[in-house]
Amino acid sequence: MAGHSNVVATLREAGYRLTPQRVMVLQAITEGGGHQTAEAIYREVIKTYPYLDIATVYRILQLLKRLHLVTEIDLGGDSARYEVAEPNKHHHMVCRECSRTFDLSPSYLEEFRLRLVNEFGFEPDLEHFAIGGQCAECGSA
Amino acid sequence: MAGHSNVVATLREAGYRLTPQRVMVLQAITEGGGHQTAEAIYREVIKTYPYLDIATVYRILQLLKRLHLVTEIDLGGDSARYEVAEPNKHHHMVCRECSRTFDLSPSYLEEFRLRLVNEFGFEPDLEHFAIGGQCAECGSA
DNA sequence: CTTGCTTTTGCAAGTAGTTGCAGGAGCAAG
DNA sequence: CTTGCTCCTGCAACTACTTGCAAAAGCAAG
Repeated sequence: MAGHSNVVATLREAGYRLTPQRVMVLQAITEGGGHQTAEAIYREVIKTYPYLDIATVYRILQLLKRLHLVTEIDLGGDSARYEVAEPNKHHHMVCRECSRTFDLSPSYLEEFRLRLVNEFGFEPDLEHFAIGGQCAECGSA
Repeated sequence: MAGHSNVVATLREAGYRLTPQRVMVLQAITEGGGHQTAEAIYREVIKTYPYLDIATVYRILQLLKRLHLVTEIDLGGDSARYEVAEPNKHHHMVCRECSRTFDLSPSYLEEFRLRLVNEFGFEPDLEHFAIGGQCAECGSA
């Protein structure tokens, strides 16, 4: 949990407060590990603080996303998932058949990103990049 | 509008019926041009057929999407948009600041796709690919 | 044309997520 | 310690979209 002081600093510098709700949501994400839904985070926190509202969870997640402290994996389909942002983060390939997710190193996208920047001046938002498709196993079946 | 017989054939071959509702939704998408929201399509159709339900519009759009007759541009943010699928279709870059969309030729993604297929056996779903980011104009400002 | 099967629709209720608003709480200045 | 400002939260209403269900409509025999 060495990252906590970092989180506090990032929040304070941006002029935000470290409220109990924010601490608890952050704790739920870190301790829960992996990719979690907003609902799961909510259910975890209300075990110790039942007055929390799900809207607050979404607002906190938006805030943490904006500060690059958590990343959102969307995929349109079902509910979005959240995880703590790692400095050397990975992206996701999500199988449309079996719903399994596979990690994708940022280097695979770097090439693509550079072309967009150089040829169009368009800086793609790759913080929370996830792509759907069909994995090897489901494709060969 | 030479594409209509094509649509009929595709539907019939897959065992679907060409109902009045489907004709009207399809007509609204083609005639409306550009990228349209489900709401806009719905509002257009109920001018001539007021009994149509918005749920039916969404179901028809899902169907047409599955048959690759229309493509969906999602971007998570606001409501999704739909357009008729072109055989030699383009993708989209959407600016997070000004919301303008820019076309992106499929060739830019082909390289990326090949790497995923070759190295992971993962076939990405690039039918309706759209990526957010910041456009040249908003970036330089 | 009737019986039977499947598709499709309209309605209504449900889900994920957002937003407007009023009240509570922290901080800063007097 | 009070006044004032801003931030943040809880509540409730709302948006975009989906889903369950029963009835309507199409098609295919008999």
